[in-house]
Amino acid sequence: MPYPAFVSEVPQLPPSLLEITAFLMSKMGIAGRRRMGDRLRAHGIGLWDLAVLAALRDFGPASQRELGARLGIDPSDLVAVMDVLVPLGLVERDRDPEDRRRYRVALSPSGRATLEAALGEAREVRDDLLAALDEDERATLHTLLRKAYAGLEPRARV
Amino acid sequence: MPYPAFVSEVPQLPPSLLEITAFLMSKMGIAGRRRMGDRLRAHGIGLWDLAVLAALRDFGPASQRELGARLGIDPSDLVAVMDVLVPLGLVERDRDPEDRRRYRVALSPSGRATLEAALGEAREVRDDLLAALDEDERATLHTLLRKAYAGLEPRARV
DNA sequence: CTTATTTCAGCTAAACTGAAATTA
DNA sequence: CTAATTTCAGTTTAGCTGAAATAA
Repeated sequence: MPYPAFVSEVPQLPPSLLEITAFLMSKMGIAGRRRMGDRLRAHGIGLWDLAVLAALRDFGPASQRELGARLGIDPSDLVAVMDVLVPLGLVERDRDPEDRRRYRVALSPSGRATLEAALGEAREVRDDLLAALDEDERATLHTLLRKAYAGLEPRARV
Repeated sequence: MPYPAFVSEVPQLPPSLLEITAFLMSKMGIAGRRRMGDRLRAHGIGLWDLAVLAALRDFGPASQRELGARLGIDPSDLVAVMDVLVPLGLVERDRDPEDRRRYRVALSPSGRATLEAALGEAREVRDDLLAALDEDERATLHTLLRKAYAGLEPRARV
């Protein structure tokens, strides 16, 4: 056998890469997105849809342009999001009577229920992703991530 | 003005989402990938290319299939990686004399130098991403991420 | 006439799928 | 013959660009 045999199925990552904090965050972030995406699919929605539902609950009704600006979604991509949320009845969409160029998008009762369910899924995903950490460690990790995120150069692409 | 005016250019994310650890990791991970990708472009390589260089240094020469298995890259995508690294002279690639189906890929001296430079970029990206954290907090964050990553279900897609 | 909002058509990059060519 | 390695061709998805249609 010319080269070391593979003893495991898991990627045995190079130590050099495991020293890179950004690499670990990226790997964990991708793992989280995949798990959340898999779970949300059962509710018929995607990650952006969840973000829109959350924004509508936290900030109230908004135009598509406002939603895009708040969430960092390109306005053209919000069309696809609405094509999911409107037929499912998770949001109500009317023309803004004061400016008929805009839609006024609002959370519906079933949208609120779906949001609650999705946030519950998010807690389960966290418990899965952070299974190796105890409660204090999870809280510390979350606090540090929030602090770091809040400190990102505000004008920079995230 | 029908809806609250936008006071900032930055996405003001919904608090509901900021409570989701996986969401924060994903956002930070994407920010890190973007910054690393931008910097590596100046060296003529991409993120996967860096991972391959690191694997070759940490584990020694390997076949493309082995590299793919270690790093979680599909073997067919390793073709494109080699199309970058070989012409740049960052790796040397010969047929394995013991099994001529395989290549034997090895780090070249200039590949090692490029790897060192890229790891230096990674440290600068970390300092940028974690600007809001002090040294102790950065170390804690890194330790927690490593522990969580190491605890991920070994057979799961990450 | 200019500007804002929504929408559409298309483009690029990343990750994956399936299969062919070569060698064992 | 079957199986492993590399390679190629094509699909999908996310995110982005540019411009048209409607309204202000």
